[in-house]
Amino acid sequence: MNLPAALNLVEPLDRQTLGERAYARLADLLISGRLAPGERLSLRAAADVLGVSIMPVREAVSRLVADKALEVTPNRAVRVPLLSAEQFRDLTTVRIAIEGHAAEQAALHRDESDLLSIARAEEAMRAESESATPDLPRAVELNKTFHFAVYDAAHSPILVEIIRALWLKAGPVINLDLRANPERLAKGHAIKCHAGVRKAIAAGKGAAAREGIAADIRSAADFILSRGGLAG
Amino acid sequence: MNLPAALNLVEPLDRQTLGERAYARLADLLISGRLAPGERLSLRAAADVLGVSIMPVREAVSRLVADKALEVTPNRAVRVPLLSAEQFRDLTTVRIAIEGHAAEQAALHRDESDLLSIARAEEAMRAESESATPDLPRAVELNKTFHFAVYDAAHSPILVEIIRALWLKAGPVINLDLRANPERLAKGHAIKCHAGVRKAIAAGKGAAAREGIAADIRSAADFILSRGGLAG
DNA sequence: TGCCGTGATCTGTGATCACAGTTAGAGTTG
DNA sequence: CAACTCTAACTGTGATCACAGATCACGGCA
Repeated sequence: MNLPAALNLVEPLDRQTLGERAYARLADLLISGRLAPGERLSLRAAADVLGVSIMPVREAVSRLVADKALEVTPNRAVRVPLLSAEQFRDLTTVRIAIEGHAAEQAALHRDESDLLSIARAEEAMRAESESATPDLPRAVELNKTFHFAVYDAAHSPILVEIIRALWLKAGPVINLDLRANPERLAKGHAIKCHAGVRKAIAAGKGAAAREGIAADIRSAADFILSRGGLAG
Repeated sequence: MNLPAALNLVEPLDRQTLGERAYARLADLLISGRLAPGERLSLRAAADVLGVSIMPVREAVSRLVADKALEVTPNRAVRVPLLSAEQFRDLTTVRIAIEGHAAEQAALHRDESDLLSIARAEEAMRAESESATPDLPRAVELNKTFHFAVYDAAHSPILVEIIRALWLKAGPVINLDLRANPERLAKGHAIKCHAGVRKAIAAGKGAAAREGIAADIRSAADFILSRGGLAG
């Protein structure tokens, strides 16, 4: 194998399949709440929008169905699941346990670069939400960035993957609601939680980090539940 | 809607798609370790064996790939992932945290029928593993039954689903190894752990239940790691 | 003898077609 | 005017075909 030296620099170009790209697009729609619970999704319509045949969409949807981020009803219709209050409570409980655990691990295993990205993410989100004209979709995105900066600091790819799947389920409920009630952002509860989490992780205080994340999740969930818009 | 009364009894027959059945079959192969890490799986070959076209297999495989229970290599080959020692340690750590948590919740929320199925599952596995001629595949199955009897008692469908996904990843490593080393079963460490877990759950001692499950998982994982057969 | 090009055969991916079941709406009937 | 019926369009599922890329064995060249 004596190659021209220049070839040692080329990285293998990422051959992302259309199915993967379709998955990424749909997952983003769900996680950011642009697909509402109960909303139906036609394979062919989605394929038209994405400019591909239905095959890549089928693959993407079957993945999301496996994650229970979408469901196909007995009548053969794909839609975003409608969570009952009980299911939403279960989801919230599990999120508090697992994301709280991840935050605790982050406090124990973070390195300097983790602290940096967490601090940057927190700062970016605070700036956006304290802005005179907050951009809601951007705030949602920044919130996600902050949370995953924390979870990434646990250095457990499997844990992060599990949490991503949880967000896929919670996204439609949480973020759809946030869009309908932007005033909640201004109250700044999330901002305070985030600041607390950042400090706890920087100080290596696992229990405090866990509590901070738990409070953040719980407060958003309580707000949703209090509005009572969930399916029976 | 005036139906003959008899029709009120018929349950909607489960219109299980071929894709779902293919998924169930493949998932079972993985969880019980009959598919070895690194082993390749051809869509067309699998379709032939299952007696269907490749379409249902494609759906099943794309789900399993989404769960990271299978992977498709850059060379377009589907195979069971080869875990590095580090990845396996990560998986084990996460399993201890999450399955331990589930056991703790089970101790707090179990009802009488949960205790019954846990006791039955424990008894069945002990009988099998203390038998003069233990049936290994059956022991693997009974071990799974016991663990999920415990996790079901937490009454959190989402948690159970997450754990099922973890077993999909761990199954090939753990159970393949168990098949190669049946003498480990005879040592009865798992049996002792299970008895402890059952008692802890019956007594409502969450911490003890967590520790019991953790010990069970850790001991199996340590054994695997000590044999050093994992990929670099 | 050792190496490299070459082609047959395999891989997963994507498109297209066929089908049964559902849904929505127009048309008809009471 | 309401309720029912029927049809036309649409649903996901499955099969089949087409294709680019990878693998591997065979054969020719050095």
